[in-house]
Amino acid sequence: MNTRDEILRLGEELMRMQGFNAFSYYHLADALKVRPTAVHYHFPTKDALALSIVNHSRETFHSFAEKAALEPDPQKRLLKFVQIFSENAETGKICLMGAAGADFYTFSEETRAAVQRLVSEIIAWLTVLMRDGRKSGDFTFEGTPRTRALLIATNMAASLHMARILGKQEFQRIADQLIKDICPSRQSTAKSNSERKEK
Amino acid sequence: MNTRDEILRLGEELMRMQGFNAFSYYHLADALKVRPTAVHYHFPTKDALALSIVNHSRETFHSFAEKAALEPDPQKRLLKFVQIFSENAETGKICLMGAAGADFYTFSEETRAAVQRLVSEIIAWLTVLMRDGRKSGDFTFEGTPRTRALLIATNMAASLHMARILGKQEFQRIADQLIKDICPSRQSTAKSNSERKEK
DNA sequence: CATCATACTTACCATATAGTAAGTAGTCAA
DNA sequence: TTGACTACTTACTATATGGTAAGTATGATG
Repeated sequence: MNTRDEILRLGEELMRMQGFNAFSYYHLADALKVRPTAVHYHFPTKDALALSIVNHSRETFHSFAEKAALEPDPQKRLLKFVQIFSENAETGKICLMGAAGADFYTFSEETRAAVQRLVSEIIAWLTVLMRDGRKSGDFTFEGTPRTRALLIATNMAASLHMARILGKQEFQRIADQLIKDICPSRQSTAKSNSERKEK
Repeated sequence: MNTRDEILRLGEELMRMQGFNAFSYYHLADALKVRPTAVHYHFPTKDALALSIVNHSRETFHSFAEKAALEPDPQKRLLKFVQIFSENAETGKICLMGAAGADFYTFSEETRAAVQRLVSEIIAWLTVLMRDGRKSGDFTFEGTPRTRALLIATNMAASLHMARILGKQEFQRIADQLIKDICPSRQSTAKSNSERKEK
């Protein structure tokens, strides 16, 4: 892996672990055993780095969407989406929506626009999933597919904050109930039985 | 208002607008027309300031809970809770759960514990509301009251990110549908008719 | 072999930042 | 009126930070 890719990878990790304004060029350089100016060579300004991180995240999501499109079952497609967040809950990372949303007003207009594009793409993908799932009878919900997509996205994004603050187990509680709410056939998911411990 | 209170007020605002690591003692001091050391006088370290901001937020929530307890109608109590977030969506502020959740790993153990207490208190309050509302027949939902509380809290927290990124109107969409989902009697809320514009 | 681009490096800089030490003006109580 | 306390101030420091300018090693290309 080349330095540029490593900077992007570590930059995204730090952004989602500590926040974009909590790390510096020195932190990146030190961890990657290069001089801070090597980071400037690839990303002249810090905002240019933010923009690249966001756009890299968009590409990652596009790859996910492409792979997920091979899965015809809407319920399984939703589970794949939830699985991404589940992995982040384990590591303590929040998603880029949550991280970039918090740092939003410290970004340039260009970077904000990229964040907007990323989130729009995620909501659009979920909206199609909700529409498909309702049509096929896999999902049952009130309101428009897009509104349901917004509800699921907000549940997922903030559940990572909850996992950090209250403990990892809270993620599965949220994810399980969210899936049950829109999947009438499911009384429980394979992954978890945490709700049986609840009163 | 004295300097200490002003620092707390502005500190919380900056924390929720830009993130805790995006402002400095100088920023606070400059805005309040004092020297940065005056801020150090009241809050020796930046983490001490973070701790005070979080605990001040807890007190604010306790005041809200006290006032809300006078309202016997669970639906109206929920609307009062949602109203707090609605006001923040207007100004572009995110809630302290969202802000402190993003900056969580840059805080001391003591400050993290305070954040945990704040979020626990909010979830506990919502849990009681869900339990009461279900008992009285005002709310209908699947799963435990606490899990439903987590779902509502995550919807509200991240809807403020969505309001920033995609536009203020997204908040009302989320809030309206969330209320409809658990209030079987309501087909629409008094405050909004945004869903009529949806397809 | 020359030369050109890539991916760095050293050297440097202005400013920002968190934090400390010591001094001072005003209030208040014995 | 003296002394203590509060709420600041000035003066200062070490380090961090984002960013620039100029030089260099390496490898590919004509």
